Amino acid sequence: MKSKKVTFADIAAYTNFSKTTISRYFNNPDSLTLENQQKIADALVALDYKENKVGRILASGKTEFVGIIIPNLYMHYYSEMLSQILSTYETYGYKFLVFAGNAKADIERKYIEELLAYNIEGMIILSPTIPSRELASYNVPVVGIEREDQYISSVNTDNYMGGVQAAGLLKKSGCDILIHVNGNIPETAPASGRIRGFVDTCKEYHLPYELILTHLGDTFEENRAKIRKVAEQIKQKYPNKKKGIFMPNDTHANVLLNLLIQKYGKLPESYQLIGFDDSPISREAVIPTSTVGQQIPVIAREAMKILSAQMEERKKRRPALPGDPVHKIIPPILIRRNTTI
Amino acid sequence: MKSKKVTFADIAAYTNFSKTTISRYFNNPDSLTLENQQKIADALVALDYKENKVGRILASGKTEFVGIIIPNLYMHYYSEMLSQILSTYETYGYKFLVFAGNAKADIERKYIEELLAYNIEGMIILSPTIPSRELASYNVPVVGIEREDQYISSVNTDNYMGGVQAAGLLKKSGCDILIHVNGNIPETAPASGRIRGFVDTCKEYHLPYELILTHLGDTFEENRAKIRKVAEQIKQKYPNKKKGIFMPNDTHANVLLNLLIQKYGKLPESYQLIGFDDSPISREAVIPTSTVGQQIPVIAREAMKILSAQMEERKKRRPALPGDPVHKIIPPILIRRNTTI
DNA sequence: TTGTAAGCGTTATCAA
DNA sequence: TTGATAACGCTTACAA
Repeated sequence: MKSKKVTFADIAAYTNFSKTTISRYFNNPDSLTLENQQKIADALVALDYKENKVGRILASGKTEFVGIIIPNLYMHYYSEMLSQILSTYETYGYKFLVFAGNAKADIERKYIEELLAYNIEGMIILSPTIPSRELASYNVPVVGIEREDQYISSVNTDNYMGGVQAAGLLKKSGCDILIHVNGNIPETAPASGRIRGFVDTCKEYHLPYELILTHLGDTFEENRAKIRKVAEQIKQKYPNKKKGIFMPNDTHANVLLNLLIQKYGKLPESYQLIGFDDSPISREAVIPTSTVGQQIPVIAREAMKILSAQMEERKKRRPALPGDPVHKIIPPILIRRNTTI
Repeated sequence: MKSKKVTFADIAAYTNFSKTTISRYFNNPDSLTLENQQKIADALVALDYKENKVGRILASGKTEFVGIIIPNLYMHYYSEMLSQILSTYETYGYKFLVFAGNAKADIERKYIEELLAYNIEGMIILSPTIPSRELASYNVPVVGIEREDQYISSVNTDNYMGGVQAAGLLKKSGCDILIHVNGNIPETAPASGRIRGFVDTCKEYHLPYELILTHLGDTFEENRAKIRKVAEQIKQKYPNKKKGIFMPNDTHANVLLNLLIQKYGKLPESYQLIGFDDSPISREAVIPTSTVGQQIPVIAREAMKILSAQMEERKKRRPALPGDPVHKIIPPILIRRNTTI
């Protein structure tokens, strides 16, 4: 059982070719006669050869590894993104070494060191923790997704347009007052664009609006407590108005929706609700919830496209200089369900 | 910028030691004098050495890679399990190569071949696709989670006890009829234990019960349509009875809950509901839903514990024979929320 | 405590 | 079309 692994040397001995020829059989078979190709093919079967990529990596320097640093997997947005990135294996053949970073910079740095030690060819970073300037300094192709991206390539949702779409839908729904609830998002985060898009749209159409920017808590229970307060506050402030509320994501939209349903047994007509992300909860909620959908499969695909282009470039004999970071913007898709007209 | 990587040879030249001594500095520093340790430490800084694990792998055969084959990441159960497995990096130091298998045996086989080509030291398999007998034949330590496990080690939830707990809670809630809805689960799948636990409990206490075993569809929309029918059927059949319904998982429990809420504006007192998994939806539902919780962190930890033991054993000079597969059973935790008394 | 030399399984470079 | 030989970066006997 503990049989030694079969190597090129064994195949070479068996077939009376050199190791070089065996290598060529795999990398450039056309340079062998058909007859000899067959001989080797037979030997592979006879000896039950299994390829060993470690030797190849060492000799060639190409690992076909891509590192991924993702903040967590309990948020659907991230797990879905990871899933879509993994699925690009079929297209590009890169293997993924995945780390879930705990938003602690030191730990994430350690992960990156480890990835680099395995000669990864590139990285995809979803975690916002480490500044793009530092990421760029590692001298490995990097693509960021929905994070600060001044010094690295990136793919982001068009958050501004998302804000515009949300406000637009609430406007159509005939709301008297538009409200956007969100956390304290740093200016550099792409997500901050939603706020600007929302505000600009309200201003453009002279719609009364209010921004409620406050930290909504780190656990579901905190979220609920906080959102309950916010809801109460809104109710007090706009008692006889039709309220259009744009929540920062579908999870939070669902919390608000459930609070209203628990209170009124249905969604009162004076409330219009829209979330963000198109995560499953928006579809599976008591009342399927309108949302601004992020095109996660497209984002993942574009990220790998950019990354693989940069990785391929580096493999050339005379690689072009890195050049400026590429920033790709993916439009969101407005999804109308039953919490808006 | 394209500076050659610093190697042990460079450090050796710089310090006038041999490569061996440099290697020892990393692997067995105590065998050097403190003074020489310091010399080398200084050289590492001076030369800005970055470790390269590929050479080490080739020389030692130890990759510290573990392969994971997971069916998908859109089901919370899987993404949470993956997350917990990844987090064991802090404990064991193994890196994870992740593939999301599409439940297609041929594709998963290809993934396994690829993993083997990188000399992974072990595998964790969550996908039910490939028979354990075949997995065992790869001669690499394998641990399965919630899948058929005759020939491999495994960690599973005590599904039988889960069924017992669910039935027990519905009994306490004073239901006249206990109903368990589920798909057509193969006998070999650990999850089938839930059905047996449920039935045995009903029989033991002479409780009227019904099993509704039918495929619930592959998409959320199919689920909803199917569950709507099932709900209608239950309503017709037991019009004046208090019905205790045990759903196969929290997603399906939530669908049923929402159908009832949409119809009645609340959960009628003649319905008691319990799900399975303790996934976020059970907590975030309009009415927080009772459920049988799987201890995912514990399962993940145990899986890595078993796997790492087997991997370590193999590294010994005279490894013990593989021995029989280990099967670890983790008890579920009954979580009472607001859909049962 | 330190060094020498032979690998580990491929690929790359010449030469034939 | 094929082969000999030297890498690739590290570990591991065996020696000193």
